Amino acid sequence: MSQEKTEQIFQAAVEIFAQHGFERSKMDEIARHAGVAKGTIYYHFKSKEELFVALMNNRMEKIKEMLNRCMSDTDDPVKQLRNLLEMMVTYLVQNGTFAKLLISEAWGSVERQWEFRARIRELVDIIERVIHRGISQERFYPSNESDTSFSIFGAVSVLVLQEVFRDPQTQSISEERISQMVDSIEQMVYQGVVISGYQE
Amino acid sequence: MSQEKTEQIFQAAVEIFAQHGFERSKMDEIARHAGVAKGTIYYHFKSKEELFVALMNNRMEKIKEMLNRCMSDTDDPVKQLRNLLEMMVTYLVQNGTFAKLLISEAWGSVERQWEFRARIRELVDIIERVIHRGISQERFYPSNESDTSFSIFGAVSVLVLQEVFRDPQTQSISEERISQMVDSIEQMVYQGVVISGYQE
Amino acid sequence: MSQEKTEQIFQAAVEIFAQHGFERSKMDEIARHAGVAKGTIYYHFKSKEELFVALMNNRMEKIKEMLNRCMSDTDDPVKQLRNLLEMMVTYLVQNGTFAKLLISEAWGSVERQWEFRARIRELVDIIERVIHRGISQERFYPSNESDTSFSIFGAVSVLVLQEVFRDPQTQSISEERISQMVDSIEQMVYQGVVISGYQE
Amino acid sequence: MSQEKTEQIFQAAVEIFAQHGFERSKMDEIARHAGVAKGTIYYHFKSKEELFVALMNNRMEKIKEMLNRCMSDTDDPVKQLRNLLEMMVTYLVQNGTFAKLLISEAWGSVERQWEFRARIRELVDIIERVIHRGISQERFYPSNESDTSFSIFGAVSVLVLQEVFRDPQTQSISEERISQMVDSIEQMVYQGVVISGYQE
DNA sequence: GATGAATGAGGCTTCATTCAT
DNA sequence: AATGAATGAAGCCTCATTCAT
Repeated sequence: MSQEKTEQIFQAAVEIFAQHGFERSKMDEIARHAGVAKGTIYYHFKSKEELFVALMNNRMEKIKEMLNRCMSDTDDPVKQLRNLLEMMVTYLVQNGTFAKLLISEAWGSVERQWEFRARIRELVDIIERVIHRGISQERFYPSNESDTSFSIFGAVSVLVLQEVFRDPQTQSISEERISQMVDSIEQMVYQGVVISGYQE
Repeated sequence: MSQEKTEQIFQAAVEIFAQHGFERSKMDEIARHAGVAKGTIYYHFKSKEELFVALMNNRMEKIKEMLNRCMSDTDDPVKQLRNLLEMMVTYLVQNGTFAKLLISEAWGSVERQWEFRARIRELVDIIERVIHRGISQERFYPSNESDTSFSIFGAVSVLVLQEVFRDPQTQSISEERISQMVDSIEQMVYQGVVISGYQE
Repeated sequence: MSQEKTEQIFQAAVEIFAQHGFERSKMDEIARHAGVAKGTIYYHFKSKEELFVALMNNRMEKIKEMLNRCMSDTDDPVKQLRNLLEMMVTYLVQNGTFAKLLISEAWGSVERQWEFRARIRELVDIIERVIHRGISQERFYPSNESDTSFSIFGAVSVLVLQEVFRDPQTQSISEERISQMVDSIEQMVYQGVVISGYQE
Repeated sequence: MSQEKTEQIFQAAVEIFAQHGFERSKMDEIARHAGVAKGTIYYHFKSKEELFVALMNNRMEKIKEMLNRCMSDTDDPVKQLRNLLEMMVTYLVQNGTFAKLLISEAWGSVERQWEFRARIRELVDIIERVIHRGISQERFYPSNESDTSFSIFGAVSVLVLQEVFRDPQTQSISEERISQMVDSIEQMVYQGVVISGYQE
């Protein structure tokens, strides 16, 4: 059935694309990895570019659903932000290969970066909505909501990627380490680093 | 004189590499941009790869010097961190082209990523040293120093890159906008986003 | 079918390589000569070098078979040597293009010469075995078998190549001329040039 | 003085050319080997081609003189042939690098081969003249003089080259081994390999 | 006379894409 | 639906040659 082959190809593609980046990834290698003939990829996707875009669309839906779902438990922005941070870290760790792809191509060649920045913007928007409500409800300090959201996104993604790709072999990051990273981020995002009394 | 040509080539190279990424950048275009013949590049650098590496080495020295210098004014970690944040934002804005290159290749193809992650680590180390002293002097909350440093680096770099490449034409970001970004970051890093009383 | 294209390419390759030598032969020209696209060669052979090596292997088998076969008629070393000389001259004349390639590259650039010398050694070995048996059976004068074999090989190959490439157009050497060359070689190899009585 | 530089360049050139063949030899390497700047070669020779031709002319004179000189001792063709064989083997061993160049280029690319074959022809002519007089004086068996001369030349050159380049390091071939090779060749050329009584 | 930085035409190789089966 | 042999445009790199000093 067609659906199967397509998913086979997607799975091979994320790995290869994430490993080498778009340009260095070869259709030959993706085909071999997927266990199909090169022609088969072209039967399902018009071009390398289109395969890539379809792949991103497919994977993006999942992460957005997941992030939105994790906020439905509660209406408290503080808790929602905490959930969000936890979920992002967890997702990025578990799908490091896709995460890396997302980030690297976003700052990659000008030809594809708009598409990716738009996608990243979608994720940041989810954060921003929480921040916005937090400020409205006077639970968060007033601030430039957009800047803050990007900063949080940056902090999370760079920290996690750094960890995920610290060692090429180690794909396994312990639950414990994940908690630790969430804590580090939370501490900074929630209370900052500077001990208040001393400020100024 | 040789030094001149080399710098000409470097300047052309940062732009082209940052615009298209390593793979899509063509030696032809770099040569044209630099106003030299293609062979001239190969007279000075053994390969595209080597040009790239030499370029990164050359540009990294400058930013490291700059960051180290901006901390020599004072011994107060709080002030040093502030200086660092200001300087990083300013530098990244002014050299967005190099900054983007650094970030994008760090998460790019495995072939070059180790080199780049090592370089990013050097920058993060500068932050980490300040954090470390801040904690030792009980000016900063105790925390995982390394994680915090990476988070700060991530927050700054993603925020700035997002701004710099928001619009391909606009290379000019106002002084005012820079201050605003520094403030956003500082606010988050110094006091966090959550109003303390409400926490938990 | 794949076998066909490969043989097409081989045939074009012997000619072009023999005409210009390895270095001056252009893949473009080989492709054009073979009536295939340049990429097709690279689909079947990893590189120019590999095409060359594969070609030599392919052609060497044929000549070795032929030489071995021509000795199976008889056990008389004198007759075997005569057959060998005849066959070598005939083969070299008919496949002058390959013969030339073999000889020229054997003394060509160090990079490939070992491979070729090893191949020539295989041919010389066939001669040497006959010489050896001839001496054992007291039909040939005792001598340094290896030296003698190389000398015979040198005499045959240089004489024939000289004839084949005397005139670039004339690819046709008459049966008669072939006999004559075989006779010249045989006379020298069998009885020497000096009239015995006069010797010293 | 100009003469010095020219000879320096010649010496570097024979080595490099003999090692890699004409095509793979780089002017850069010749210059470095000669201890002069690349431009200097072009000051003395119009092109790589011209350097090559000049080099061959220069070295050919020496060998022809030598061969002609070694026959002036005696009028006996048998002795002259013996001298010739000895001298050729000795020369080829001592100037293996030039010898190899001569042979390899003679069967090399069609572009230069005519020039080289003409040169080889000059050497063979020296042999042929001896053969001719030997036959006239009824000291040698009547035969195709030209074929016999080429065969002798082929036997000598292939045997010696094989020996010289048997091992890349060993440039030193003992006096003894030289005598042995001369003997092997002489035996074959003078009396042949087949014991007369048995012939047919 | 001598130098070596600069040049650019030319060659090898890669790889996305096509298409006949 | 699937295949994989064939294609050729495009890019990296080499290296003989030039020329200003």
